Amino acid sequence: MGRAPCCDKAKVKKGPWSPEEDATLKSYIEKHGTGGNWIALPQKIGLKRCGKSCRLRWLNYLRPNIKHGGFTEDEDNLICSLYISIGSRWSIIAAQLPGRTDNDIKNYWNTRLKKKLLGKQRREFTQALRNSMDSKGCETTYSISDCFSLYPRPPPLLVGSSQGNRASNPVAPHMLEEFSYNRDTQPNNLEENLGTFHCLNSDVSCAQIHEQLCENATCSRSCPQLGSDLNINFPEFGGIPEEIMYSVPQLDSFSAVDMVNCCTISSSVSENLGDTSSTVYPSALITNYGVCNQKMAQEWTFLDEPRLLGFS
DNA sequence: AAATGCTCCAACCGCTCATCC
DNA sequence: CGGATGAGCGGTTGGAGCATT
Repeated sequence: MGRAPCCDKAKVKKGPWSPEEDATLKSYIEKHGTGGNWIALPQKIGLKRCGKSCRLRWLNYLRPNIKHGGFTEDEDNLICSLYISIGSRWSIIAAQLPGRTDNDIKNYWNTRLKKKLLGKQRREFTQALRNSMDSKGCETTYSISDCFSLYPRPPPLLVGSSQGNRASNPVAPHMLEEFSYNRDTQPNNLEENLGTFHCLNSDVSCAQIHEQLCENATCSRSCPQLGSDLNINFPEFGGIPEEIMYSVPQLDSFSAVDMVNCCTISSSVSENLGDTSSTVYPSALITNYGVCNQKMAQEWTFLDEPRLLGFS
């Protein structure tokens, strides 16, 4: 049994507010305040509205000094940097932007800012890859190091636990939720979306990685035998989905490329990455994070001693 | 001009947290 | 201490208006 509803749904009005309703609510609150009780307020002033609805209307629209639309470049930058550092905690982000409501910022991010930034980074990435294709005379096949060379920044390497001290479930629940959300919103299946990436490192069982993918995702292709290479094909690079994120329990960490920040992000077992919707990258790179660490160790300066993670 | 698709945003819903009794 | 209640938060939805076919 759930909790009792805050109001009688059959008796309250829903939908857009009329100017009369706005005026009634506004004039009452300006004169008397909310009285600390939103639930009782609509009845007190004769509005056929739910208390929660009144509260939302006041906070997001009627309250003084509210700004709507017309976000400045500075505001854009601030929202982006806060989003990257703390995720979708809109109320905290809104607190840093006077006159903006959490709802406004949330809407603005979801409808414009995210697309704007993702589109920009995606274009740059695709162009860089095309340039690389041209120079190599290769049309569809790329190695992990090919792709990583396009993003020559070292990952922050926030690797936490060692092999001997692994948590039983190294994947934080929010990562799985994020993953399933992303998967479900993809119009096509994995195979259609992924590029051609060959697992170059024969020391690693790519089949194991693939098994994890199949376990956590809808995957149309049959799993390769243990010990064989993972080889996912797709015809053109423009097919990279906007948001792909995989968390692979065999790894001690999660890693992806943040297209907004233009860097690799990673997380240890206990760390909360927050929202990762800015991450875009073919899964082979993500799931082979450990491999990449090993391959690139001589070329990058790591913040910590690189370790090959999680494969056994 | 009509049909269809897309974008945007106000508002709703359900959940968690804080407070009160 | 624990249940009831309200406030606050973030995710999601519905629909108006605009763009495209």
